[in-house]
Amino acid sequence: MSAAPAQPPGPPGRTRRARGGAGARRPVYDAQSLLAVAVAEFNARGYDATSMEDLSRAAGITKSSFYHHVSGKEELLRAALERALDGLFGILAEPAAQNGPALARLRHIIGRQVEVLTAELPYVTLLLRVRGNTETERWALARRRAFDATIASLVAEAVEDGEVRAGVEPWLAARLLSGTVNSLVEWYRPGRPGSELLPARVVEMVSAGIVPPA
Amino acid sequence: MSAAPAQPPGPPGRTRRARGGAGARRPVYDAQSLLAVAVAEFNARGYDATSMEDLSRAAGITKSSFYHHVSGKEELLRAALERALDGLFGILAEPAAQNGPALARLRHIIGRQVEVLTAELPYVTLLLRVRGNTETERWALARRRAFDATIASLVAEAVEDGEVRAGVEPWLAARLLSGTVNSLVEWYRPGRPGSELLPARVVEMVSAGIVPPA
DNA sequence: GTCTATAAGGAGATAGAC
DNA sequence: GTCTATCTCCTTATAGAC
Repeated sequence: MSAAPAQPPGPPGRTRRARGGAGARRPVYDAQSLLAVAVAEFNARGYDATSMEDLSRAAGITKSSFYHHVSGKEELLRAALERALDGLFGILAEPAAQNGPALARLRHIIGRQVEVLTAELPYVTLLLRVRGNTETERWALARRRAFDATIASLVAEAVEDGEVRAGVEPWLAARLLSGTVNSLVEWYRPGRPGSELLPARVVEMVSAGIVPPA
Repeated sequence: MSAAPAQPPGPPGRTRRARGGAGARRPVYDAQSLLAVAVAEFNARGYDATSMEDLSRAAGITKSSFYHHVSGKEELLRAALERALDGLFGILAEPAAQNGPALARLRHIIGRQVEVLTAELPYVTLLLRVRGNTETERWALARRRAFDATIASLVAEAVEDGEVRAGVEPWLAARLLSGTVNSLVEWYRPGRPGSELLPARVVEMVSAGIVPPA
């Protein structure tokens, strides 16, 4: 925990809003919209391979105009990672994630994790691809590790309590679990019918098995 | 298949070997060793964030000397991706992957996939992080998709044959399966005791469930 | 085979006119 | 708010001496 402070490096979340109205004009230049544009580009090409020129072109303005709205490339990354991490840590703060038997809490978290992953797909996708090249990225990686560690200790607790069948190695189970859920960002695309059933289906498959025994 | 040719773009695999001897001198400058150095750097920082200067420094020579041995950055990437894909497609060519009930073939492939992943860890790691920015990357992505499609059709076949319990959606199962196995590159590190048991354990967990039902 | 020097272009970021 | 022009640095890659 001490290695993963909740506050990101750099200036804290200055979520300024362009104007009072919520109406969406076509060329949108408030911080939130430009962030969405940038994150989409980052995910398409990779953060390092995406230039500020790419971002400004995607927003429909020149690079200089783009700089009028955002303070820099890494600041965009920081805001995106913060949003993803806020979503994930929000799950752990929910009552159903804090009270009751370990196994029930674990199953709740898994389902909610699928929900957050799909709801915040671009931001979580970016988070899961961060390599640790800058201080911002290392901060995000540390927070991610803290989240995973919480899951892992919950799996271990469920095993200790006898809620999980013998023979399950908590360490391996926790890693495969995180890997399975996180792999959704590789193929999930919003708008397909049946998306609302996905969390339950994922929970079922990691529980009953993806492929049955021989 | 026509979208994923087996031969990569660019000059085909010219696996030249420096000299006859297999002895490993410390500053190693044959193509294989420099490739290993480069792939390690690519994985540590990300392909796009790694410069030729980074690679040459890791090899202990100047950038110009490095260019004397390799033809360019993308050629290194191509060779690495080719190696990873050769390993994966080699599994599909094995007799146990081609004969017998679909479920048995599937379980064999999963176990072997874990073996190849761990044996060729750096190369497969790089493969799984490719974004598609160049022709080489798009070629690798297409080959990856072809591999995944083979797994998916095998899952579907197992469902049709009644070897898998009802209610399993082949499409979702196949994607979670690939995601689970591929997630090994995020945490597996060679040299830990018990690695030889990992394939069987992974097959067991994707079969019996990672976390049991409530 | 290794080096220094350099070409040619793209990167992030800023200045300042309008 | 948006633009053109520009600064500075870093990138891939090559030339050519030793």
